[in-house]
Amino acid sequence: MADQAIPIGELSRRTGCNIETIRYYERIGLMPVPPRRGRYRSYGADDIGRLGFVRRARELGFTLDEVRALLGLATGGQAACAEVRTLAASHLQDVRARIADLRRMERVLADSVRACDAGQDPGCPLIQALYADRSRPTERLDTRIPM
Amino acid sequence: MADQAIPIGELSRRTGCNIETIRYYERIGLMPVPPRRGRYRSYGADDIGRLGFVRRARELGFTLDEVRALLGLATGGQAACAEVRTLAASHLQDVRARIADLRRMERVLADSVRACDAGQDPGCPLIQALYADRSRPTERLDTRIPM
DNA sequence: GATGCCATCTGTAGCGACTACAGACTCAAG
DNA sequence: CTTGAGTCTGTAGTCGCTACAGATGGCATC
Repeated sequence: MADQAIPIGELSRRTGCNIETIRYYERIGLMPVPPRRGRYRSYGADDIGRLGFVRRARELGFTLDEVRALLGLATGGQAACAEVRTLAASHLQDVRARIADLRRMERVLADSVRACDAGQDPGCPLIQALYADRSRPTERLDTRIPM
Repeated sequence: MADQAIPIGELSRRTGCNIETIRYYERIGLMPVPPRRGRYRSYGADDIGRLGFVRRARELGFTLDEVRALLGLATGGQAACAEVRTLAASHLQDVRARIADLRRMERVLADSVRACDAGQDPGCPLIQALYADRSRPTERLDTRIPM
C-alpha cells in the first residue's frame, strides 16, 4: 500500500499542519503514538484523516479539549450525534458572544477614528475616550479568548 | 489630600482590576513602581487614572504593547493624535478581520446545527463536515488571537 | 570514502496576559 | 492575646502552539 509509511514531513504537507504541532498533538494525546521506521515516525492514511479532522475543528474555533471530545464521539452513532449537537451549539453561543464583544470594540474604535478625522475636538478623541472616567469600576475584562 | 495613600486593594476595587494584575503591570513597567507606606504599596489619584486608561484600552482589544504606546502618546499634542489615529485604525482593521473569521465559523456551526435538527442526513452533519476531505491542505490556521 | 544536505529526532524554553497559589508578614479590632 | 483581613514576594500554571539547540539518519554527489 502506498499510504503506509508516511513520514512526518509529508503528513505535515498533506494536512497543512506544522511538524512541531503534530509532535505536540502526539505529546498531549490528540494524535496516536505512531510506529517507527528506524527512529522515524511512520504514519498511515488514517492519520491523515484524523489530523485533518483536528485541524478543521480547530478552524471552527473548538478548543483542543473539545476536539478531543469530538474525536471520541466521531465513531459513535445516533446518541453521539446528540452530544455533538450540544457541543456545537454551546460553542456557537460562544462564537456569537465573541462577535458581539468585537462589534462593541469596532464601534468605539470607528467612532474615535471618525471623530479624529472630523477634527472638531480640542484633544485627541481616542485618548479622551480612554481617559473618560465612567465613575464606576470597569466591567470585568473579557479575558476569555478561547479561539 | 484624601486620595493619597491608596492601598492596592482599594485601587483594585476602584478600577475593577485584579490585584495580581496590578502587580503584574508594575513588573512589566506598565504601571509605575509606587512608594511604600511601610512595606505596602501606596497609590495616588493619578494611578487610578492611569490604570483606568489601561483597562479601557484593553477592553478595546489593544495589546499591552499598544497600550504602552498609547500611554506614551497620551500626554502629547497634535502630532501624537495622528499617531494615535494610525494605531487605532490599524487595530480597527484587526478587529474587523477577527469578526470576519468568527462569522465564517458561525456560519458553518449554525449550518451544522440546523442540519442536525432537520435530521435528513444519515450521519452526524458536523462530524461529516469535519471529516470532509477537501483534498487540499487546510488553510493556514489563524493562530493570531491577539485580544 | 568523504562531503554536503535535507529530514528527522529529543528536549526545553518562549510567547501574551494574566491567574493562582504558598508561605510570610503587618496591623487593627475585639 | 487572638483573630482576621489585607498585603507581601516568588514561582508556576494556563492555552496552543512555535522556536530553537544539538544530535542523528540516509541519500546523492564528487
